Amino acid sequence: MADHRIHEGPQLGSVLNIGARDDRRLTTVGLLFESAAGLRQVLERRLESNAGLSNQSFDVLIRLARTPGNRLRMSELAAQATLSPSGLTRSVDRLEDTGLVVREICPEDRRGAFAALTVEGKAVMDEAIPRHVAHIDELLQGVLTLEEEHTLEALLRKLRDHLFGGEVRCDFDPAAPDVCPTEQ
Amino acid sequence: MADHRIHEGPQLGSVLNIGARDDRRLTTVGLLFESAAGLRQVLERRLESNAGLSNQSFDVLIRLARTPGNRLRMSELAAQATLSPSGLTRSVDRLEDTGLVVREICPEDRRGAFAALTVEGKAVMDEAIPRHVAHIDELLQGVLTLEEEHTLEALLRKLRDHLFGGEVRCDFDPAAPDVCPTEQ
DNA sequence: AGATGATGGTTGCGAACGCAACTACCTTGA
DNA sequence: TCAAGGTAGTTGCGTTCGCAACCATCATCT
Repeated sequence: MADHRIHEGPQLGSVLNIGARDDRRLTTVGLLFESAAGLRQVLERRLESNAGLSNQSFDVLIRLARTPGNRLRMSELAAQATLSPSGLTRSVDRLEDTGLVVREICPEDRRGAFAALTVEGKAVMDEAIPRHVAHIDELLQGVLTLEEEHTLEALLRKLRDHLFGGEVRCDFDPAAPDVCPTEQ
Repeated sequence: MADHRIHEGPQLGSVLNIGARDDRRLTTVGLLFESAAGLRQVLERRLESNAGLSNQSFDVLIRLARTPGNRLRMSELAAQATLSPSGLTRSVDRLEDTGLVVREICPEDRRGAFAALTVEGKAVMDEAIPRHVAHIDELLQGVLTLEEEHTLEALLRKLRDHLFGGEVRCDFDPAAPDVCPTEQ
């Protein structure tokens, strides 16, 4: 059927014959993936041992913790967590099982549901977030200068906003408006 | 058992009372995750329809395609792809099933194995890489200036190198030495 | 040589995800 | 008011992943 012989050279194949500008972009994308994967890996371990939370659960929880009222529509939460609707359903299922979150029916639209932090969930996050922040702080200590960090943040924000097509996304910037734009 | 009442306010809870510097870092980490997730999502779709490859498979394949001899030790490949040993085993299993890769036993160490690109795999990548690069190019067009792109790349590289503890990692920088440091 | 520990890779298993199909509800328009 | 189409969320199913246990081979030490 297919030719399964092993490809032997040339040592520098045609793969390398692409424009330098494009290649830099490919490199940058690769670096972005690797940085995120590496960071996720490290943070995941610490989160697991500190609060028994996966990175994914923590991401959902912190978005609830940082929303006034500590509740968010399922669809909004899914978008913020970059998760499919079904993925968020299961995630909230798990969080409900552990008692950190409850579902509320939405009065104005009975199809909809809110995910809301329980008092226990709030307590867990009040404990977990400072630890997590301290861990990040420790992890990033001395890597970038303050100015470099700001630059990186600005560039990433520009990139993210472009990728998500200009739709407003809630990030955890305390300088940003307090109300997370659920609609509009 | 646990208290499952829903937490109601205060609207700006203690979660926000952390240092501004730390908070910026939390934001930056969030942006990094979101950018990577968003980028992965977009690229995945195109890769799927163009070459029938998942982002993950493509990542493995491109590292083989860009290594002289088009072969790499399993462990090295796992590290480069930020994948667990078992994860890489399955990935290579799948690629072997589709005929893009074969395993070779390592003569010097009979425990070890190489993953090697087949001629078909090489052909697929020779076709897929330029398309992928073009897609990235199209996606990133006009988002950042050339200087900003270089800055972002440099900052991400610094971050990645720090996260991986100084171990040498192969990235796709054509300005880097041609030989991907498999050992040392 | 033979035992002991380390290393490279694979397998069993459970957890998490996305897609597609589905249900329930809302909205629009005749 | 009723039908038709859209939207919010959930469920079935297949895929992928990491962890821990495992096997085979190498390296070291006696």
